[in-house]
Amino acid sequence: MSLRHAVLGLLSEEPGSGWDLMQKFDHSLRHAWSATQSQVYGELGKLADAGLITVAEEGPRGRKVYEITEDGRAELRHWMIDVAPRPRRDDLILRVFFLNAVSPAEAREFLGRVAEAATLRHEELREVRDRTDWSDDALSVYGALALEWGLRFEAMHRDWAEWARAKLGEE
Amino acid sequence: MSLRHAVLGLLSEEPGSGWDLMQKFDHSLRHAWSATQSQVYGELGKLADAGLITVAEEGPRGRKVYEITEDGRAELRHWMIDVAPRPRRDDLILRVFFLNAVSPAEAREFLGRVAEAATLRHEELREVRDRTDWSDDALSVYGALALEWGLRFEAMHRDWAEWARAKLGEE
DNA sequence: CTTTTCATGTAACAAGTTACATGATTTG
DNA sequence: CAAATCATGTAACTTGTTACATGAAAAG
Repeated sequence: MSLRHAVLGLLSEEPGSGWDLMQKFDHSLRHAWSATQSQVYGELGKLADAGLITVAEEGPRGRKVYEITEDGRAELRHWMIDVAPRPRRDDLILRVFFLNAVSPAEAREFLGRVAEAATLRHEELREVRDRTDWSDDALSVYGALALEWGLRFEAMHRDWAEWARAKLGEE
Repeated sequence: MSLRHAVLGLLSEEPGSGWDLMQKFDHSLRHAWSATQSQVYGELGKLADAGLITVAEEGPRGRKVYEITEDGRAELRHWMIDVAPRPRRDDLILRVFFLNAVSPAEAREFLGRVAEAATLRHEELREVRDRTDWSDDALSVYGALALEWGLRFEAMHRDWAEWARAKLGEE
């Protein structure tokens, strides 16, 4: 149940509306967790029913600003510390396993596209890093750790794909 | 719809029963895609209805050995080449984003456990590599690429977690 | 006054999890 | 003959996706 905790996590940093949260899912959280609008609004309703968040303020256009409660913070902490991470799923690496289903030339092309995509995402993240004001509040400290993870991940991805393509080329 | 393609991919290598596939999901495919028993049997039924696989042989205990059809191979190829990979979800990196929800000491402990887990998985994969007969059939070639990806991923993960813990320690 | 942005919600469906239920065959 | 392994399936539930539906407020 990670969507629930992603929402709690975002609201633990600052209160916000469903729309505000969607911006964050589409931007800062994009590489870690995706969510659809209908999922977010649905979860906000359930979270409010469960008392983990409350409506702190109502604004124009029916805007409802949600705020995390003490119970919500407790639940977030519990998830952070006690809950085992779920098994990762990666359909890209699944495709690599089954690369013998396509021709060697197509396999090399596939790996080329993987390398390209990783390079692109890497540059994207580097730009984010360069554009961001890394003052030393808590959010920036941990945000920087997450960003660095992304940078290393994409670099590793790119290097692996290039290595793999070269390896296939040898034969 | 990646489970469907994971099943097709496995059957493209060799025919097998639901039970055989479950072994593969639990062992060789474990780091790329997980599936439950009920999901696999359900998908086998749907795939057979759609004509992408057929029952090639029935054995003892109601065992049904499925085989991929030409339509199935076409569908697998299509997915390999034309379908965009889905956005990755990683609840571990999600936790990193929200690390300010726990104390600095707990955050360091969390990163320590991440490093430990990555080290363990890395050793596990190294053992797999050392135990395996890497003769040069297609399966081994691509299996080796996937394994190398896992090795690099876990190493990166471990190094990042150690770096991050050290970084927090400074302050 | 028109377009863009902000803002929420529902319905129908597909994918994934957990728990239950059953039983044949092989191995020790 | 008891235990482990092989083997399939269903039911209830949760999570995630896609598409639709609506409209207020701000910006140009």
